[in-house]
Amino acid sequence: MNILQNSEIISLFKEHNFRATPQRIAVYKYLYENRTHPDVDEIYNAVIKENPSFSKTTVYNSLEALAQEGIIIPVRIDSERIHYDANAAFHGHFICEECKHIFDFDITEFKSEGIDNFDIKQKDVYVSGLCPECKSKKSTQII
Amino acid sequence: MNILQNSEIISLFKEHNFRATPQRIAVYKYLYENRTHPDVDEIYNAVIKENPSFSKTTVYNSLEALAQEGIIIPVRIDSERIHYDANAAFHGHFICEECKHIFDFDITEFKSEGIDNFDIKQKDVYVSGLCPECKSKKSTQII
DNA sequence: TTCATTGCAAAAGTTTTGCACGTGC
DNA sequence: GCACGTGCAAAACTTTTGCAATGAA
Repeated sequence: MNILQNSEIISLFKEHNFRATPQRIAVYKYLYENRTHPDVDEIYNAVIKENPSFSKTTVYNSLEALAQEGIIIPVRIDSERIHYDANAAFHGHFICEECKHIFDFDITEFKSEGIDNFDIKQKDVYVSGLCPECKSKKSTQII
Repeated sequence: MNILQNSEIISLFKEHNFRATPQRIAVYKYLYENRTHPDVDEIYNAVIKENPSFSKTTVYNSLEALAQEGIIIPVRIDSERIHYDANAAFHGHFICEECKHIFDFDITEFKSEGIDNFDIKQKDVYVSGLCPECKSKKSTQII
């Protein structure tokens, strides 16, 4: 993943009338550069290394504010915790129930019936099962 | 929604090799007859009326076991709590961010790219926004 | 300067755990 | 009869809240 300049982040935040604090910049930068769909704890542990006074409350605040603005999206595929994705474009998420890795995938066709009169703001597609690696591990496993 | 006989539930559980305790029957029955996607608390408050010794732990256990068997599905559209649906067939869920009601809808076309080698066990489509009623309320609202 | 944001600590919830007791099969 | 499920209470977590201090614009 590309490295992002702080100035680019500040510009992005400005477009959204979003106050550019060092904490928010650090949170967004981490998410942008780490496309592994980290959760609050992982983000907190990463950003605290550069700024030890960073509070977890601020991570919660920053993530919520960024999500509110549509700059990032929350991924609620895992019941245990919320993951975050800096790629806000519409795409699907797959979680492997074995290794817990989250994979992105494209949705090429999608049609629904019954919510035509609804005002749609967000669509999320979550798929779960086994990733190819865990699938083959399981099939060769002797129980 | 139709009324379900206990004997039918017991048969269904037997098919899944699922021990038929009165608590599990009550939980499933409530879900089957109340298609409003209730959460743990709502289910607990409902079933406790008929059996005051019913513990919330058991509601958690029953729901998890039923979901594990694929008899019901957890709906994780609301970040605050998990809702449950007795309709385990593939369909979408819409949540209104205003009134918090969850609506079912059909998905008529769905194609994805990038997870062809994955073993898919569950697909969930969550959409959020405004339902028609709240949409019209909002548009006529004077701020 | 001003007001939104931060950081801390405490509070509020929800979900999980451990274990003795009860019960479906 | 035995393994699995239940119920209670306590523990473990995660997330939220209140508020004084800070700092971005």
